[in-house]
Amino acid sequence: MSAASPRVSARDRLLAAADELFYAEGVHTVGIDRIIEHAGVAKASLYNSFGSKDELIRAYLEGRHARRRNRILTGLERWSTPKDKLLGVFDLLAEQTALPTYRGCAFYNASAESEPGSVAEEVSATIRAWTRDLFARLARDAGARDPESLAAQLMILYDGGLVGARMDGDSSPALVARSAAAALLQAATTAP
Amino acid sequence: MSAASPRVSARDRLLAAADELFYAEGVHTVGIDRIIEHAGVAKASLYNSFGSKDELIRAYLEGRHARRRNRILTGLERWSTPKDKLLGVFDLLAEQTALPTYRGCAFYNASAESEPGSVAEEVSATIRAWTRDLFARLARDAGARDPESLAAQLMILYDGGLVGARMDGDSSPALVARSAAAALLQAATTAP
DNA sequence: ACGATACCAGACAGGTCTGTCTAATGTGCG
DNA sequence: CGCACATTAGACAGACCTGTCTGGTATCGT
Repeated sequence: MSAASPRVSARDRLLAAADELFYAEGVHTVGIDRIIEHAGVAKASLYNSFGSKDELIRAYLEGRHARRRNRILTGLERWSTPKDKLLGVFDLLAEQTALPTYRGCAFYNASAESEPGSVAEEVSATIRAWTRDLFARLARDAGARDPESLAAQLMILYDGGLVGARMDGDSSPALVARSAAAALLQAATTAP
Repeated sequence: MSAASPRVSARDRLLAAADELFYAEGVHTVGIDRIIEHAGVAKASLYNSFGSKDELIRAYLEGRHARRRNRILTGLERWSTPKDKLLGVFDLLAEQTALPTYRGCAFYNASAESEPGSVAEEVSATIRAWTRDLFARLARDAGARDPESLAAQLMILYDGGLVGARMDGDSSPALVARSAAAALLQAATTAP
């Protein structure tokens, strides 16, 4: 086994630095030089590992994607009933947006900075489809009359919470979104 | 009267070009040269009129702010009852997001591209405060039990509609937001 | 007609960006 | 040992960026 050469590979250090800087300051604003300096790595290592800045951005976004997915899936184990799980997504959102490092949705931010057809929009479409499916499944389990329709509404609330927390510099939008989700779930499960 | 010299002033042509290019491609991505070329104007005219790119960005965002405000205020005259006016905001949102040129919220996009404390965040805070007040007023007129609380929820829906339409490349999120707003309004006006 | 003012065209400086390339320096493995 | 390979530091090219400056042109009010 080769375990502890430079303690952690240049690739991983680059990814960690990119994650921190890209998220905090934007994928366009942060240059290659800032990243390799922050990672303590040579420029050639970056191009050996990723090939281009664009591919580093893709790796950064895919890492964010995997972590959000994982955070939600494991976080939801806290709750047992379908209704609590559904609202739990918004509790987890509130936890995220309350972090002092929170700067909005990494995928939307990167999309706003990039041209149409960029890797940012590509990865964004993936995570949005996953989130939509998650909400649809939770809505169905919670007994919604029209799960797809409720999922679409929850998607709006989730996006609104993500964005509002960034723009207002405050995590309360996530809790407002939770209260709205509770009201909509109530309306979608009682008799019309 | 001085009416038709170069038909329209260099300043106005610059503003029109900036509005189009900044919105379509981002304030950071689009350079000065692109703008003056698109406006058919000399570089010196830009710096005479605005002083810096940052001030041009401010003028661009303030123009967007004024137009959105105006579009909503005049658009709401279409409806007469408070409830219809409140939901009308989302109808107008659906009209906007259905435009082929729609590329998301100009203020959020510009904020995502800029550093903290930039003019983008400054102007964004202004329009968000105005929107929140608008919703609070409409919620009060519509007889909501707690207008401020409903306004906060509507704000989430509005943000979610703006963002969702951009990310999905489709205007249906605005209509979903409208349906959610109707449900929340219903819940906020009937007896608890 | 004439001066002021607005405007145009474009060179230029000084900086930053991505990406390539040259060498030298470890570091593991047969 | 000796070979292969990952890594490092940094110069360099070529493009693009903002902002300044010069000089020439047109259009206005008077």
